[in-house]
Parts: sequence; C-alpha cells; structure tokens
Amino acid sequence: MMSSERPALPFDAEKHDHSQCVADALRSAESLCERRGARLTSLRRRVLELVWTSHAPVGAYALLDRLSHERARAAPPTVYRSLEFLLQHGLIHRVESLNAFVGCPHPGQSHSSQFLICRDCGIAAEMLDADINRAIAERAAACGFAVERKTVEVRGLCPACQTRDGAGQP
Amino acid sequence: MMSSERPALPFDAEKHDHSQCVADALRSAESLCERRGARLTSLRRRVLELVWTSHAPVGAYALLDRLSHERARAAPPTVYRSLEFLLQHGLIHRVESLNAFVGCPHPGQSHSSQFLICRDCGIAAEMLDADINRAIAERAAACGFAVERKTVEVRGLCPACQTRDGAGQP
DNA sequence: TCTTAAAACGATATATTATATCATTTCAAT
DNA sequence: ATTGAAATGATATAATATATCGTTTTAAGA
Repeated sequence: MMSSERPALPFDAEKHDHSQCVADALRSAESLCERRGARLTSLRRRVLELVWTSHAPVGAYALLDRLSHERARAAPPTVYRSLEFLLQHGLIHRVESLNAFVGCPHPGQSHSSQFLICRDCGIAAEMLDADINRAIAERAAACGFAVERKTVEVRGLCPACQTRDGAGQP
Repeated sequence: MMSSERPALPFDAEKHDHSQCVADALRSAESLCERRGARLTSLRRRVLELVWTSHAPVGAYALLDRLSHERARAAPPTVYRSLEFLLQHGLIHRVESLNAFVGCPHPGQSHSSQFLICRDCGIAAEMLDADINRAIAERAAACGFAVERKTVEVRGLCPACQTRDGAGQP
C-alpha cells in the first residue's frame, strides 16, 4: 500500500471510448442507487447523462439549456435539485473553481479526490493521490484542524494541449 | 530545505493582535506597490483594509455594503475592480469554495498556498506547505500535466471551534 | 385496491455573484 | 498647461443559485 492509484486520465481525447464511459457511469449509478434505496428517477438519470456528455465540467445553466430541448418545463430548480441528489450520492463532483459539475468515474466509495483541469480543452481529470491526501492530512493534524472536506483543483495544460499549443497552429 | 514554513495561524482568535495584522498588511501593500510602481489608490487601500477586517473570507457584496457607508457612489464594479487589482498584486486571495476574498499575510513572494477554512467561525488560515506542493507537483508531472495554478482549500473545524462544539453549549 | 404520507417535481419569484460598456475624472509625464 | 493613460463613476445586464408553495408521483400500509 505505497501510493496512489492510477486510473486512466481522460486527456487522451481521441483514444478513449467515451460512450463506454457514459454507459459505465450510468450502470454504476443504477446499481449504487438500487443498493441504497435511492431513487434514480428518469430526470436524475438524464441529468447525470448530460453531465457525462464530456469530461469537461459543465455549468448548471448549460445543463438546463440541453434539458430544455427535451423537457418544456425545465427550470433552474429542476437542474439544481437533480445535481444535489447526484452530489449527495457521489455520482458527480462540483468543481469549485469553475462553478461546474463533472461525473465521478468511481462513485460509491467515499473518497477525497483531486482534479487536473486543462484551461485549453476544459477537461478535468479526477485523481486519487494518496501522497497528496496524506500531506494535507498531516499538515491539518499538525495544526489541530479537523478536516471534513478537501478541495484540490489544479489548473494548467494537459499533455495533448501542450503539444497543440507548443508545436501546433500559430 | 526540508519542509514547510510555520506562520502563526489566525485561529487563536483572542490571542492575536488583529490591528497589528491589518497595520502590517497595509504597510506591506504600500511598500510592495511602491516598489512595483503600482498605484495603491485610496479606494484600493480601503478595500484591502476592509478585506482585512477579519481572517474570515468576505464576499464582494459584503465589501460593497461596508464601502457604501463611506462612498455614496460605490457600485459592484467599484469593488470588483479593486479586488482585481489586489489579486493581481497578490495582496489578497480568492477562496474558490466560498466565492470570497481574504488578505494574504505574505504578499510579494509569489506562492502557492493552501487554506484551512473553519466552517464554524469562518476563519481561513493560509499555509505554505512544501510537502503538499511537492505531492501535487509530482503527481501532475507524472501525468504530463503543466501546472499553472493550484487551489487547495480544506474545510473543517479549527481547534477553538472543536472545543466549543464538543464541550461547549448543547 | 384504496388511502395516505413522503418524495419528487412544476412553477414562479428572487437572491447572489460577476461582468460589459461608456462617460467622466484623476494623474503623471511631458 | 497639455495630454494620454489609468482609474473611477454610472448604468445595465449576465451568470449562478436558492426560497417557496402548489401539484404530481410513488411506495407502503390499511
């Protein structure tokens, strides 16, 4: 148990099978909600699916726009209530520095994760880094601070976008 | 160069001389701006002073309220423009998870800091922890991610508020 | 099956945070 | 003194989020 799991990051945009991501996410959500007796209604399921449209965090009002095409009477609370449910069950995360939401690739396990967020393509990769968590926990403990939630969001350029920016089009 | 500086945290509310904090902050700001040829106007100076009213991050509209008592024609842009200046010069930080602003106790040196934020008293303590920064840098590097900014915000209970909650009033 | 209480959702209003834009004033360097 | 740039005033509006109350749906028990 040394360090850090290594889930594949979603930055390799062309390579990964995104419809598979979405399908996995929806299946996990269904089984998790069933196990918990939580009601993944069709609205909530659809909002989750919309969040998973891409790996870039999406704002509540962008979700509302998309939802409006399907549901005539969608309003802000429609979306925010679904988002709240999804957050409570760990099916999505809120990205504080963007006021936006992104799907969680490993729901169920309560976890404290970190995000690498590309300023160019917008993709946010979730990581579970034991060293980062340990460093934070140790420092907080040394301060006598009782940790409840951790927000770690790293902004920068993903590998693909570094290439594009550096060598690519002027 | 082992690890971590140790500035006194502001959680010991009664103990620290807050007027001294404010005075220090304003003096640092003045000398820093002078060195840089940046104009710390009376408005900007006053906004900085208002941010430093406490160690709890304060929202832009709370600042606007206070400012309105003194400046009849203060409007949102009045505050936001001053905040932008203060941010650019590292005199304050934005706390993303609160949409609020807090004074920086060691401006001038560009730094990547972390916050311990008490959910009870609201105080945000800024830390410079080399281990946390190293852990994040190492993980990002391993992912090929080029870091530009780091947001680390830890929510929980400060020592004083743990005491109050645990033993204090029911 | 019918009843019913809770949960979810619809509908409307409004709060909170932030920015765009253009006019006017202030400031420092000529 | 003149002037161009920076700062501020003034107004409007965008973007994000929540409060509240009425209606519908749902699951569980009578």
